Amino acid sequence: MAHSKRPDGYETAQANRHQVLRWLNRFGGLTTSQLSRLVWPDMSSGQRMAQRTIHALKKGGLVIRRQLPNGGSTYVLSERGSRLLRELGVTTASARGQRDLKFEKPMHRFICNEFAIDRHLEGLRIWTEFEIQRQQAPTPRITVGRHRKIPDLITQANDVYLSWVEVENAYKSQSRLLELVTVADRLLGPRDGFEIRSKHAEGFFTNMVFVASNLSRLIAVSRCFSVAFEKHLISWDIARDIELVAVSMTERLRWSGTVGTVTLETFLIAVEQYTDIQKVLLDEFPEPPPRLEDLSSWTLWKHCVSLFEEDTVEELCNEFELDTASPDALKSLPDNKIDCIDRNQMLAYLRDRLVWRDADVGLNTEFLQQCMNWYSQQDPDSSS
DNA sequence: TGGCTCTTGAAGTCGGGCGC
DNA sequence: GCGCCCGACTTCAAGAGCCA
Repeated sequence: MAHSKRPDGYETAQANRHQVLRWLNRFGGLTTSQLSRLVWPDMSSGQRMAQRTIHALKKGGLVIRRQLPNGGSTYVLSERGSRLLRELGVTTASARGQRDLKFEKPMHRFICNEFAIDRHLEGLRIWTEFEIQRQQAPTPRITVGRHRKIPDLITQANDVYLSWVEVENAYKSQSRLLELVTVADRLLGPRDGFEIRSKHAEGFFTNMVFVASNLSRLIAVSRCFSVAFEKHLISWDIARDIELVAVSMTERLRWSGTVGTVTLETFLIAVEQYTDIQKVLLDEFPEPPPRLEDLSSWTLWKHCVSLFEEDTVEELCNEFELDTASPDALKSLPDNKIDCIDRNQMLAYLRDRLVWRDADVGLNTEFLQQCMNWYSQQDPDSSS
């Protein structure tokens, strides 16, 4: 059988199908829009091509469609699709395919995947969350307490410089955030970064990236690091090697890309000038929320209790020296008991958790962008 | 609460171009 | 002529938001 120098349509389609299967194997589930960005990034009809290719693969039983809780669909490898990949020499393809794959935190997974695709399109080498979980990535052995910490995504530039990427989209307790401080110390503490030599790659971890679509999470991370710097738990120098990235993704998992990027060092310097930021904020939002000090004890307690689902009940009871009670009992605490709680303690508790959150300062993702724009417009020579 | 509109993702159809 | 890629356009369904 004679082969032409240029691939004919059939061969191109076959190559496209194989490429789609390979990406599915690496990401563990992708939508057609994600596949279009990966396989046909420069083509205006890439989305349509991805749909057509997925349709053909589904018809051939090589992929399975999975409905997402937020609407839309994602596609995973079927057993047959996985088998085909193994025949093509992809040893990482699971024998059972990805039919048992669960999408318990689709928002987190989608931000990981979309951010990974962005980095891939920027020319960086990537290891996806799915690959890291399956130990198919150059993951450093960093344990904090009894837990081994693993990143959500790993990227590498110039075949040397590795980045540990954390997607921070949900609330994390202070103790879990502190674990990330330890990771940063281990990773970025060494002068040349953390060296790794694995069968997947060799290089040096030289920076850490925190990605979130919710600004309050980035603020929580920076605050935790700020405290660690103040207590000299880690060196301030690493603040330059930590990046905060605000991204935009809708509830229906529609990706709008990166909203703003800033180093932790820049962000903390900005936070130091918090009153200036607040002044700009007040100009933008003429009706700021009331000051915590002006709220009644009853309202303060309601705010404390509203943090329940995020903090543990025990933590709250310990903080206010209350007998451990059920969440419902704490929510319906009688007024006379609320009056006995130290008001300053409630203020401190709320300041600790709220001052840096959306609720108190009216921050939102758009504001981060405003904030970054505002600071980028400042004349560096004029700042003290 | 129901109807309407808009947005978004998935999929169908058509025609031009290309290689065999 | 056939089979495929590719681009453009269209249709359909589901969800969200708005309004009477």
